[in-house]
Amino acid sequence: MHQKLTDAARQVLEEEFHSSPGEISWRRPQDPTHGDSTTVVALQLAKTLKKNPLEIAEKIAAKMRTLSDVEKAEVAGPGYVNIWFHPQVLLKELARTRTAATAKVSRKGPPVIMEYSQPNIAKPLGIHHILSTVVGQVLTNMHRHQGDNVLAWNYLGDWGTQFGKLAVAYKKWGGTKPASSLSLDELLALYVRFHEEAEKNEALEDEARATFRKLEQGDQELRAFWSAVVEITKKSLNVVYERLHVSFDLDLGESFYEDKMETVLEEGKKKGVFKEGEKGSWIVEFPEESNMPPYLVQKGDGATLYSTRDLAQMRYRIDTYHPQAIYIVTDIAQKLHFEQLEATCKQLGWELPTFENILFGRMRFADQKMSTRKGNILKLEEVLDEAVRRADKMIEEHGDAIQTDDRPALAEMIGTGALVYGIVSQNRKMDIVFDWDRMLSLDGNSAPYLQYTHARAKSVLRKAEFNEDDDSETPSIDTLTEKERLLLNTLLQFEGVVKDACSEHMPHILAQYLFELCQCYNAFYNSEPILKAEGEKRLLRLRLTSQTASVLRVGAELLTIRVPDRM
RNA sequence: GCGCCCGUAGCUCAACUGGAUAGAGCGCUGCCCUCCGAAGGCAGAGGCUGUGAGUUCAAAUCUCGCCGGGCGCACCA
Repeated sequence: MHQKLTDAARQVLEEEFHSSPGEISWRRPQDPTHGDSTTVVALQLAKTLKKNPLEIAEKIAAKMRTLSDVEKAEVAGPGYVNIWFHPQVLLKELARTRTAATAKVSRKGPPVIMEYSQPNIAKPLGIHHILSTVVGQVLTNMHRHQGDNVLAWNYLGDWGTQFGKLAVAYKKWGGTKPASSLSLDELLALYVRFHEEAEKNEALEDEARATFRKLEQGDQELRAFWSAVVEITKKSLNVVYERLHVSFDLDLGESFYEDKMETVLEEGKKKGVFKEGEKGSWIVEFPEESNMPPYLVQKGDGATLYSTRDLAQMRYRIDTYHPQAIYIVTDIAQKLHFEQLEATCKQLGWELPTFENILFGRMRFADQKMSTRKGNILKLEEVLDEAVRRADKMIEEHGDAIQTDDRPALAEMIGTGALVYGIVSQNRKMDIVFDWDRMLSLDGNSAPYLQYTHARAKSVLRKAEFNEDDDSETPSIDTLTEKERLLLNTLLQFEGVVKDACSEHMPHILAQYLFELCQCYNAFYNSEPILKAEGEKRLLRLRLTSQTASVLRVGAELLTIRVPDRM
């Protein structure tokens, strides 16, 4: 649609001004009365051409008026060129949105590895895990929607001294219950008790370290305990993941790299990239101008640490999957670590695929920080339950107006949706202070608004007995009302919005868009009769309604949110 | 001390990457269901975009300096 405009504009600029600009970009004006599309190219070129921007703009606009697609072209303000398309052109373009919202793309090419969630074994998911988990899943969904072959990877924290602590606590205070029958809550209680006791008895820490060493050396009894705990945790994690519509292709955790670190350490030392630091440790140093402190890759006692594992993991991922990209979704506190990791890989001479640490802000409570060790963890599952409770209460308040025949399912959909929407609708880099009412908002710019609008559109379509799969005939319309035009233009943006949200790894771009779409639709709905319209007008309005519904459904699903047909 | 992120309406957040009068939601005021779902819509009040300079035809956006908040800076991950 815009290619013709660009070509024509380019032609004018060459003929009249002997100029060939690199790129001519069209954008949607924020004020709908400024047309369907606008460009600032005249303003940008005015200086180099030493011409009045209005003169350039007028020449371009004059050319635009000669194009058959263009209904109207105006020059406005200091030199904007505003374009109105013929309704038929806009309507034909709607096919693209339809494709973007319905097409099943085939996924091919080297994989994109998306690492997210990263829970610790033996601990329930806390509310703070929702950030990495949901953002990662949304990015996975969006990349898949764009045709990428994504490998969704849950990197489990399933190894380390913390495990020795748990084993010690189980032995001392675990009672007679077999490990495999313990609940996650019981495991957490043991972990918390360990830290309480350790404050009085420092020897416990040593015992924990020694116990972990025994596990590493292959102690059978400990190994069995470890396996049992891993299983308990995974089972319990999956319950929450399912509620969030989150799933992974792989969950290879830290333990998986135990036997893969030695070769990396050897390589680094041999290449002189790893240098001896204090107390027999091994470090990587970076050039002064990089402003990065040294990176510890092996402890003084010879033990490895997370940096060692991440190096081994990088090597493994590259060798095994030959990915085109590796994305790791973590909170901002880990930024330096991943910068050092990347720089170290480069020093080692490794060829890296596209690598990005996708950062999000920190979540905290108004009064205190979250600490699993002290047990003051707010479990994600508890928050989900509370969200569902609130949703159910709201359903209750609507009384007879409720149309669903499965109230618990609806409450689940609305409650989880509300929590998730709160996360994905804001810029991921922002810190979040946890607040029940804010996190679980059910009114205004929130999940139920999307869900309601979808249900409302579906209701209209049902009453019209409209066949949504039939798009054979384009309504022959030559005028659009203001509301129709605005809704149509908004629908046309879907494809580009998903692309932007995906390439910038910003879910809130999509969430914001869906919210705006709902506003447009509801405004349209309130001022234009649909079922009572006649002939081509009715077809047009039903088509717009149908497209709105499918964009909302697909868009919400990309955000891991489900929308009902009735509510 | 050094480095990174953030600062926009009373509150929570947007602003298409430098473009037109900075927009939404919540809260506040007032309207709209004998028309398709009022979980909705319409209208109103509310801003020196933390602050001072600079670059530009054009700055919330880019540069530099301050102020406030968060985070990181070798044996946790």
